[in-house]
Amino acid sequence: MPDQTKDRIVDAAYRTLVRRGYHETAMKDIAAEAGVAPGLAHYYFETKEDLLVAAIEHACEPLMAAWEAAGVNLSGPMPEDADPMMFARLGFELAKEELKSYGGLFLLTFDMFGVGLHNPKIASAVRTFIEERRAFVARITQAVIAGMAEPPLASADAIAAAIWGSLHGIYLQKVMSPDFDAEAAIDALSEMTVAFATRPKDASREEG
Amino acid sequence: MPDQTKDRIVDAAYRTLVRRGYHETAMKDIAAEAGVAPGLAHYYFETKEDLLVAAIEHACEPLMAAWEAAGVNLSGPMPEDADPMMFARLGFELAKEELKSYGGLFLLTFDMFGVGLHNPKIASAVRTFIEERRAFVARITQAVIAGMAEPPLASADAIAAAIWGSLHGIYLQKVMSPDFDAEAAIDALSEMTVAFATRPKDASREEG
DNA sequence: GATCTTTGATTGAATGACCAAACAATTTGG
DNA sequence: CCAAATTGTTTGGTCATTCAATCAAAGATC
Repeated sequence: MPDQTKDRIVDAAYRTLVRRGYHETAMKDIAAEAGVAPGLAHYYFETKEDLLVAAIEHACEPLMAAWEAAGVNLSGPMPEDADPMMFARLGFELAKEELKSYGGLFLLTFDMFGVGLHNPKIASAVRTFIEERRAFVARITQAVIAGMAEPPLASADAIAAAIWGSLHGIYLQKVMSPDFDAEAAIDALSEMTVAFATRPKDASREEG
Repeated sequence: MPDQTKDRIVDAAYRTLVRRGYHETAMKDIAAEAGVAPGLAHYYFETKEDLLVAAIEHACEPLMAAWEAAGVNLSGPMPEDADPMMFARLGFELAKEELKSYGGLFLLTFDMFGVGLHNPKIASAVRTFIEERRAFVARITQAVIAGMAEPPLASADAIAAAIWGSLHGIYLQKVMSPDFDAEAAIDALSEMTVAFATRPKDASREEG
């Protein structure tokens, strides 16, 4: 029962935080949603910050599982034999799916980003969150670059930062304006990056 | 004196909100920073939300002026005769400058985004903020597309959403991690978009 | 097997602090 | 003299966290 209770609190925290936002939800709201006394939330989680981080980490699990199910190893290296461009295209497709299925998680994540701007504990969680995902994009980017006829001037890390940033920015626009066509924006990003990665060798243009 | 006082409050609000964040600064903090009684802030601004919006709008003015000074008309159409690619490159350069000179403004803007996730009045301000900037990028994009040998499948709006999103995402990474190399990321974005815009006509690749 | 003991889980009320907004009173300037 | 500007307090409510007290169940002791 104790483990179940902790999970019930985390689930309740996720639902309540998504619905009302971090600063607008009280600990007792979460406890009430979990059907539990206010003090018990603090028995399992020292602070509200810890509960926010736990709720996001818990909610990320099915999303991570979806990537693994699609054959993508999130933390390991790229498979040597596979076509890296295929991973890039797959990544953009999965990004579109995520937005449809995990809108609440994105909302909560952006809330966490906002809190992290002036809260050291959350800021550290945000940095880890960003770095993990950017590193993942960078691994794909690195593999793609290795196969390019005309390698880019920019480093894989810089390109990955721009690509992850674009996805984040597109997600934000979607969260703020549900009518925004995020799929079209991701398709545009995909078109640009794929065209860049497959451009023929032709040094007749300057850059830099 | 009355107008001066209002400005003093807005300036104080900007400084205090940047330093401590929206939820962590009290009206009386802003009033104290402005050297004014707590009630006076509410005399000029009905709510804290209004003060946040006013502080950001006020802080954006010099930034807008910098764009105008660089010869860019923010709300009007592109000049017919000029090279649109030049505007695109200039835009990326100015974006890099902004990040160096207006870091506090970006921080406050992101704070506003966070608040806007669950606050209708701020949400409306955020949508306006995003749409204005995305529309500006879209105008440049539209002009660039008109000169492309191989026009893109994606619409100018979708491409603009991806590009503005990328800039936003890069700014976020910089705000959260001051060691992050935002200039390299913007250069990477610039390299990708410029290469895409200047690619030769060659329909030997599929895209979908 | 019956009673005592310990431990962790859980409760709900109390604490101590904070704050946005409202307001009545005072001052200033024209 | 009046209206706008300004003050500083009050109001009415919020909330994270603490804490003393209960409870249930598992051991321990006899």
